[in-house]
Amino acid sequence: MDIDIAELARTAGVTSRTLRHYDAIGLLRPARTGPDGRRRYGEAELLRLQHILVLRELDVPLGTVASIVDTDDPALTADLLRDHHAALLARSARLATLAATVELTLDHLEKGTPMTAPDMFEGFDQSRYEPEARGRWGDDAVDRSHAAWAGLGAGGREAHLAEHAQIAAGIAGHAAAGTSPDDAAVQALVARHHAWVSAFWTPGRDAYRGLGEMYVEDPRFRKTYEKFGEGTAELLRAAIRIFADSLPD
Amino acid sequence: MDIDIAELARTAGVTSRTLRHYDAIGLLRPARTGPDGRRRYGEAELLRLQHILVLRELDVPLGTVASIVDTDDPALTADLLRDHHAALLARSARLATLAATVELTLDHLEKGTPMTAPDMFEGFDQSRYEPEARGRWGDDAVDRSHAAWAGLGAGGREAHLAEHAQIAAGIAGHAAAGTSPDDAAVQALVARHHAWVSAFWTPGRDAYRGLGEMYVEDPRFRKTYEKFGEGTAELLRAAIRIFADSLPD
DNA sequence: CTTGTGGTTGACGCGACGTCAACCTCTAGC
DNA sequence: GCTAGAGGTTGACGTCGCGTCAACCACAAG
Repeated sequence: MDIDIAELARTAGVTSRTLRHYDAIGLLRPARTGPDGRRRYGEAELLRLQHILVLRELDVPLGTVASIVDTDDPALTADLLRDHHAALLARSARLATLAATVELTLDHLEKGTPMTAPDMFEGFDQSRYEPEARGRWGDDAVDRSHAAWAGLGAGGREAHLAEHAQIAAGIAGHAAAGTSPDDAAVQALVARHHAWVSAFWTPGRDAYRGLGEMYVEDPRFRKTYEKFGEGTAELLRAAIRIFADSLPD
Repeated sequence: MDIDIAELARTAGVTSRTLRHYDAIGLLRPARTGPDGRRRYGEAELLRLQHILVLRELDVPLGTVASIVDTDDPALTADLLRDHHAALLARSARLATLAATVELTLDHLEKGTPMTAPDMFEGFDQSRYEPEARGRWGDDAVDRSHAAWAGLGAGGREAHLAEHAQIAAGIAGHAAAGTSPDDAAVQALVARHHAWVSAFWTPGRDAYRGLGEMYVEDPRFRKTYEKFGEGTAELLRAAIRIFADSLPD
C-alpha cells in the first residue's frame, strides 16, 4: 500500500532529488524506510506533498510552507498568505515596470540615440524639476514632498514608481484603443493617479488641473508620458480635466 | 578629484560590499588604489556604475551586464535586451497569476471552506470537463487539444494559464468599471481570449458564441470567471457575441 | 555473471551579495 | 600623545532550492 520515491516523484511531477531535499529539511518525511534504507511513502505523504506543491507553486518560501502545512489554524495561514500576496503584487508590478523600461531602452537603441544613464532616469529624477517646483507650488509643498519621499524607504519608493508606471501604461492602452476620457475605466485610472500624487501632495481642483496641463505643455513631462504610447499625455490631461471637477477647493 | 568607496556607495545607493563584489568579479574596478590599499573611484567609474545599475535594475545577470557594458555594438545589446524583455513579461504575468490565485485562496479561507489542493485547480482541471467536451465538440478536437497541451512543455502551460488569468482579470476590471462590451479595450481583450482558445482549437463563429454562452450558463465555468469579479462572465459573453460576428464560418 | 536501472548518502555549485571576523588606518577630542 | 570611533581591508561562510556529480549498494532480467 505504499510507494517508493520514484513513483511519488512521477505522480507529483517533481524529481526524486526534490523529495530527498524535503526529507533533509524535515518538510516531508517518508512514512517509513524499508529494510534496505529506501524511502517509502503512504497516502498521507502524497496529500501533504500536494499541499506543499500548491504553496510552492505560489512561490511561497519553503520555510513558510512548512509553517502553513503544519498549522491547523486558518487565521494564521491567512495572515501568512496575505503577506505573501502583497509581496507577489509588488514583485509583479516591479517586473512590469522593468519590462516597460526595457522596451523604452530598446526604442532608444533602435532610433540610434545612445542610452545613457541620465536618459534612463530623466523621467523621475526629482532634482531636475526641483527649482521650478518651488516656484510653482511653494517651498512648503516641495519640502513636505521630499520628507514623504525620504520617509518611504527603498521598498516604498520602488512600489510608488511601479504604481505610476502601471497607471501610465493603462492610460496609454486606452489612448491606443481610442477610449474616451470620460470612460469609467479611464476615470478609474485617473483616480489612481490622483491618489498616487496625493502620496506627497494633495492637489485641489485647480492645482490638479494645472498639473494635467503641464503634462502636455511641458515637453519633459510630455515626453515621459509619450514614452508609454502616443497620445498618452493628451488623454491623461483630458481625463484629469473631467476628474478635477469632482475635487474640492 | 576622486572618491572613496563609501561616497560612491552613498551616491549610487548601493552598499560598499556590492562595490567590493563588483571589484572581485572584475565588473567595476576602482580607478586606482591609495597607498594604504583603499579603493578610489573617478568619474568614469561612476558613469560605468550607473550603467551597471540600470541593467541590474532590469534583473540582468551580472555576467550579461559585463558583456553589455563592455561592448560598443548597440545591435548586440538590443538582442540581449530583447531576450530579457520577453523573460520579464513572462515572469510578471506569472506573478500576477500567482497573486490572483493567492487571493482566491484567501477568499476560500475567509469563507471557511477549507483549501484543498484539488480546489486550487478546479478552474482549469482538464479532466473534469473532458467527457462533456467530447460530446460537445467531438473526439477529434479534444484529442488534438490534448496533444497540443502535452506538446507545450511545463513552461508553455504555465504561460498559457497566465495569459488566461490576465485576460480574465482585465475583463473583470472592465466589468467593475461598467465598460460596455463593444468598448475597444474590451474587444481587444476578447481578441486575446480568442487567440488563447485557438492555441488548442480554433472556434468558428457559432462555436465561439456557444463557448461564450457556456461561460454564463454552466455554473462551473461561471464560477471560474466570477472569481475574478462580479459580472465577469456576463461581460465576457456579451463581448464574445459581438466579437464572434467578425469570425468566419 | 554481467548489465541495467534505480536506490542511498555526501558534497559542491549557482547568483548576488549579507554578514561576521580579524586586522589596519585615519581623524577628532582630551 | 593617547584613545576612541568611524570606516577601510581581505577572507570566509550563509542564504535558497534544488541540480549535478561521485561513490557505493540492491535487485531483476538476459
